[in-house]
Amino acid sequence: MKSEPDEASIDDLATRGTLPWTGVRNYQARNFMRDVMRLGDGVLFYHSSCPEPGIAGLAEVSSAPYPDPTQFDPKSDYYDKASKQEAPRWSLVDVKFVRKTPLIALPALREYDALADMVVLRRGNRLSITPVTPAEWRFITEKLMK
DNA sequence: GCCAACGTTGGC
DNA sequence: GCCAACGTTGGC
Repeated sequence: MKSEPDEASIDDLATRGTLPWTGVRNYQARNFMRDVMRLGDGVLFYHSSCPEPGIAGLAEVSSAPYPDPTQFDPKSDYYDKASKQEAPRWSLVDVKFVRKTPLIALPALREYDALADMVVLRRGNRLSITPVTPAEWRFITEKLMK
């Protein structure tokens, strides 16, 4: 899951313990949270749009999906006037801090053959939430985060 | 700031 | 339904 550290960094998550993953306004990314993720699923916390993009820590899905409250808040940057209370358009999950890791910077991620097909690394990928295969998860957590 | 690679919008 | 124009993401 990508986050701009200016908005929510791994340190912010460590301080808060849990964060609602607000602000996703892309249907594919929403579908991952709403339809694919399960309570307890592992999360690679990725810092994007910053001086050193890369994986900065581990987290965990800590809620079932529920409507993103910011879509109904006219004062929010994420307000969606077309979304109705009775048919919310945007869902999210809560994400719980697990631990910080040494930063695995984007150029380093690109060097590993085992990660060659990782969705987040694909050319032109802009999705803020992408799936990680079990093999990719094992490779990153076991080999790189000892 | 640039630009590739999308996704969304809206006219038709 | 098509597609051009526009907006966004995100690395560099």
